[in-house]
Amino acid sequence: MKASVKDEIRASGKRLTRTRKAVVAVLESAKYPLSPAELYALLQRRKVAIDPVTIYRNLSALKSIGLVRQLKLHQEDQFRYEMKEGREHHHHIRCKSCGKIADLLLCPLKKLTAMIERETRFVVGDHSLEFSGWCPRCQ
Amino acid sequence: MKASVKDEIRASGKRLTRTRKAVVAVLESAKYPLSPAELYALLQRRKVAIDPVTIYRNLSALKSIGLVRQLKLHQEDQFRYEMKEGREHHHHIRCKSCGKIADLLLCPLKKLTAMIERETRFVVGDHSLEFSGWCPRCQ
DNA sequence: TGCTATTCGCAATTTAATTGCATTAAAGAG
DNA sequence: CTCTTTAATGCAATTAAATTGCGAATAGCA
Repeated sequence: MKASVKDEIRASGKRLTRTRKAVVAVLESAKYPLSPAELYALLQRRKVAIDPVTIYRNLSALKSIGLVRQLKLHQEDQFRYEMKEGREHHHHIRCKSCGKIADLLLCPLKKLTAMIERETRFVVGDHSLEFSGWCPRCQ
Repeated sequence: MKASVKDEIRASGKRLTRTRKAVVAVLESAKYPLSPAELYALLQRRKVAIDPVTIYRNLSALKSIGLVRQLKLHQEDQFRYEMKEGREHHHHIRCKSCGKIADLLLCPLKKLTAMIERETRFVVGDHSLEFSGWCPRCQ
C-alpha cells in the first residue's frame, strides 16, 4: 500500500483498518477495474477474512475521499472500482466473449467538450468511452 | 407503430400482441432511451394494463430480433432501451443532477478503430461514448 | 491502559431482472 | 367464423447486486 494513500486516508479522518488496507492493496495490484465480487475472491485467495458488505463499505469510503473511482462498463450489471492514483484519465476495451478488460492509452476527446456544450447547452463534466470487441484469444 | 416495425415483428415469427404493440408505441414516441420502470409508468398513463415482467420479456424479444437496442448509461444501475429505427449511431449526455438525458448528434470515433486494434490486438466491434454534466436547468 | 467514534460482521432489506407455471390469446388451417 | 397450436401473458417466486440496521469489535489517541 502506497504511503501517499495511507496519508490520504489518515488525513480524511478515516481509519487504517486491517480490511481497508487489504482492499487497497488488492486494488493497487489490479491491472483493470475490479468488481466487488472479484475483489472478494482475490481477498479470499490472500487469506483475508472479510465480509462482502465490508468491501462495499470500504469502496464507498475510499470513493468518497477521492482515492477510488467507481465506474460501470457497458452492458455489465455491476460496478467496478480502481485506484485513481496513476490512472488519471483513460478508457477501456472489453471482450464480448470472455469479458477480459484492457486499458486504452489514448483519449481522443479532450477537444470535443466545447462542441458538445454548444450543441446541447449542457456543461460537460465528464465522459466515458468504452470499446468492446474480441480479445486476441477469443477471435 | 410504424408499418416497417410491424412487418419485422411478423417476419420474425413473433406475434403482434396488445402489450407488444403498446411497448413499441411508447418506445417510438420516446425522445431518449427508457428504462423498464419508465416504460411501465408511461404505459400506466396510457391506461395499458401490463405486468412489469411482460415489459421485460417484450424488450428482450424486440432486442433479439434487432428492433430495439439495449444500453446502460454510465453510473446508472438499470438498462435502457430505444428503437434502433432512425437512431442509427449516436451517443448521450446525462445530467449529473436531475438525470435528464439528451442525444448527441455527432460521433467523432469512426476513424479510431484501426488505431485501437493496433494498440490492443482486440477486434473492435462496438463502442459506447457518454458525456455527463449539468443540463441547462441544473446549472 | 482505557475511552470513544469508527468500522466490522451478520442478518435482513431493497431494487432490477429472471424464471416457473398455469392461463390466455394471436394467427394460420379448415 | 371456429378450431387448434403455440407464443405470450400474469402472477408468484427467485436470483443477484447493493444497501441498511444494529450490536460487537477495534483503531487511534489521551
